[in-house]
Amino acid sequence: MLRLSKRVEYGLMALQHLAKCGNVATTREIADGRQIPYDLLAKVMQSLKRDGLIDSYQGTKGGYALMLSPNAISLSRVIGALDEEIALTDCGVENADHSSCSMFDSCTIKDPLYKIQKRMEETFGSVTVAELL
Amino acid sequence: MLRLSKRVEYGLMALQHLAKCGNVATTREIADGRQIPYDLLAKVMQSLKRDGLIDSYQGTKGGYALMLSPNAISLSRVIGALDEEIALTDCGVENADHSSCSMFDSCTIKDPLYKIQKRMEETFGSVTVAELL
DNA sequence: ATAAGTCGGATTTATTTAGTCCGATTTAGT
DNA sequence: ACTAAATCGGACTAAATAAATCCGACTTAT
Repeated sequence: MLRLSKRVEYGLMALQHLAKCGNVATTREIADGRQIPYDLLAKVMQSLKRDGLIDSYQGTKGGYALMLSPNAISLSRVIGALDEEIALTDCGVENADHSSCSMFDSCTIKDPLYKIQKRMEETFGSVTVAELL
Repeated sequence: MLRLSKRVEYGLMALQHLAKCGNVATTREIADGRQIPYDLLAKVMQSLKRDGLIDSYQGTKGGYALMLSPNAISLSRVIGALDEEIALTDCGVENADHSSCSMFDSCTIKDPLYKIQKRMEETFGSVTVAELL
């Protein structure tokens, strides 16, 4: 419960690797020695690229490099780039269609839980990949 | 991601109900009108009982009642009573056997994540069912 | 006796997450 | 031109987790 997904774990490791090595690194390079499944990491890298956290270079000698300074990449941003969200409940998801919960209007626990969620968001927003170095 | 389980949601609703009504309430009574599956809630109640958060009375006219004051029941305690834990990663679980992660010693993201987890624990420890009323 | 409860194990179903597979495209080096 | 090493991206499968259900036993007020 309350676990980070493997995608986020792998994404953080990859960003950390890129921050450390300073320039271009390949998916293979990052996956090796870390026991990260190559195909899965490849997907994660594409997501990070799509969100503009990293830049990609195709072809031989290609790979990925950071586009932002490590201290400009918050954990929240990484989670968002990987299409995940910080939400304690289904109804706590931003832009959630509340019709999915028939009890939405009468629910008496969602507000306090939402407050906790907001606190969590602050925490995840204040930690950057610079802290991972 | 980072969701509370239904068990915890239901547990909080039940505790809130007991806190509000003041005395004994049955599982059926709590489940009704809230669209909580009876059998599932029954299990949750048993767990809360086992942990000493609530007291049970068997037989006709039986049911459950709070054993502690609402402000003495933290969200952390509820989560613990339901055999779940606040942990961002597998290795962040208290008393986890770190052999389950072959990368434990070389992992370079677990420490910062553990710090965030500790902050979350504080948050969940500071909110009580009194806040749900 | 009976009905309304709690108790608790076993099992099934559904959902989510993790991981795999495959073919296409890009590009540096030979 | 060819090849090898990359990124790209869709589809699929497998594994793990969470949610829900089922059933029989025990307890007790009426």
